[in-house]
Amino acid sequence: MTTNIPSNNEKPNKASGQDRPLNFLEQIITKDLQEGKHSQIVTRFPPEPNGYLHIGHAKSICLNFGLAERFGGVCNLRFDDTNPAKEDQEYIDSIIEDVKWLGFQWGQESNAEVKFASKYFDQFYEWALHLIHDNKAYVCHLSPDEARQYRGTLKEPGKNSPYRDRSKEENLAEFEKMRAGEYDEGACVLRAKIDMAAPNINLRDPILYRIRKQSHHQTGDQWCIYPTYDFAHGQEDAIEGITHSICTLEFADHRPLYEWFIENLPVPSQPTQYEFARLQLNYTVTSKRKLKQLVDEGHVDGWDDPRMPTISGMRRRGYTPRALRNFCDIIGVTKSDSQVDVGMLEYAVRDDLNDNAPRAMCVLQPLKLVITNFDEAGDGVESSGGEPTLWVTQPGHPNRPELGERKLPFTKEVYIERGDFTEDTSLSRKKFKRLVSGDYVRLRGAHVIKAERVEKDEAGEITEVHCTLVPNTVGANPPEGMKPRGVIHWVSATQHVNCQVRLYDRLFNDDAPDAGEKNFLDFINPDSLTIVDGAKAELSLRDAQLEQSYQFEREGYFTLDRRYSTETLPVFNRAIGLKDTWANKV
RNA sequence: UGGGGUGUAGCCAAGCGGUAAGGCAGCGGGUUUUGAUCCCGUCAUGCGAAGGUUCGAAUCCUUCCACCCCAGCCA
Repeated sequence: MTTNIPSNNEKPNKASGQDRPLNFLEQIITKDLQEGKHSQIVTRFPPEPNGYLHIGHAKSICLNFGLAERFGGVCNLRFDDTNPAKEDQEYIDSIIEDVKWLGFQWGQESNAEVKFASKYFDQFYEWALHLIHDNKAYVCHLSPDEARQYRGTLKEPGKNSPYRDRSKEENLAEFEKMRAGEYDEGACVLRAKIDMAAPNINLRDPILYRIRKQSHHQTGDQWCIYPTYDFAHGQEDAIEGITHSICTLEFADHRPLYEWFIENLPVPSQPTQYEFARLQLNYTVTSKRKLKQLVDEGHVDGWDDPRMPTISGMRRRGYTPRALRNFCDIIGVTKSDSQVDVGMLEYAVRDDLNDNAPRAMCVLQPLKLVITNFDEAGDGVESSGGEPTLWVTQPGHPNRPELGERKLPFTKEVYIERGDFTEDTSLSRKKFKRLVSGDYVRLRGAHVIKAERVEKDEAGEITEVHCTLVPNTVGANPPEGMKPRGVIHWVSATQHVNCQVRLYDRLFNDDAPDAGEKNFLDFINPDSLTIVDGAKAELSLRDAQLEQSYQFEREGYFTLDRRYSTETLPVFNRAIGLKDTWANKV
């Protein structure tokens, strides 16, 4: 009678990506493999540990790990931790957790270690010396302000730094002083000597090392100079034997620099950089700064608030790794800026949950229904527990018999959804397929019933609906003339689980909350969270497990909240409602 | 004429000189003890625009237009 299913009892991933056309990166890799450029591909997912991962990172993770999986290669998880000022161990832990949860494995073996850019700091330092020896790098004492002026503008060339032509010996000595901590932050930097007139600003003597007198989460106080992204990234890739270094579009301008280092340094391999368009979702904000603001200012409950587009938030909400991976697969990978409709994400979640979530019944807004002729319920009625109960059977899943069955206690008094009853007899059968005074409806899995009369309180609100059941209609159609309007869900008024239900809606009610001059906070949806107390769930939900989703029939997909659930009061988060085509027509 | 990138349906996205795949959304219908799922059908004489090459162009050439990214000692 339990509805729990083992985690390996899932329908196979629909969108495994095997029968769709190859994206441009897959085409490149296929060619590289065919031509023998590489015998095995190596990719990497290189987050900076300065925030929580979100849906956009999921796309990158699925891309990099997915490519390795598909082509029999390897993908590293590498922290690009070159800026101690912004990073923290907390983020490293959460990132590792998120990647694991998505179901990916880094490295060659199952126990492979996570990589860190900071592990290569000694090597980077050696390579910096190498460039100085080759007269391709120099220590520059221009202030940040002066450096900006020397750099020129987008349309005008820059001019050479006065420190550009120092001798090799002087540069070596100055760089040593930088490393030894003899200069303050900002006093000087090590720069590559490339071309101050280059139309690509990244080539105008870019900075290789800057001074940061901060202790680093991995290397402690070992260094006070840290390599920049540009000087570190390609070399990290080369050290790890990365074959295809995949990053987002805004780094395309850095590629010539990436290649310059690879060509001018004795690196152990020759990685190539490719760029793809980062994910943009409408009705969603994915800038780390803005997500942090939502958390810090208390607009949400934390990084894992179920309304957040963070991986941990979506996880808590009840989205599954399969849904996220399928989503990443169906949106594709290209170089064109695009804004994906969140509807696609919601589709991926529904699609997965429909296949895999066991069914259950839960009444959110209870209305008591008294079955006056319950004694005619049939032969199976038991009274062992003191109360006459008919145990009816329902499948765990309508299309997947292997998911077993549930037994539900059907009793004289049950709860139905307040919205599933009306006294308005003028509503046609087509317009209202629920319970109407004097008409018939089926209680899912149980009898067809007829609403006979209602009881109301002083305020005129309906407190009870009295009805009669049609005998012998469990698993059978009623006699002629008693055709039910529809099927509604119910829960025994005496044998159920009290719970709280949290309904979520989009966090923003504007499709581009942070576009242009807009302030995204102005578009926070005031109805993004609705807390429903006093919901009544079927008995089997007493055993609900974390990370297990259930379909509350006719309502949507729900999962236990890891934060607010207690021993006595489970809290269910609605991941997403059922598709409701009817709502569009009324 | 700074440099780089991108334009195929409401939203994604195939297409790689041979006559516009697929998915999401929508619309119409069928099945259904979930207004769900599932199934069937429908949805670009048109590929940012204009010229040109060709028997044939979304694909090649020319010009133009629009949008995105770059002037952190962030990544």
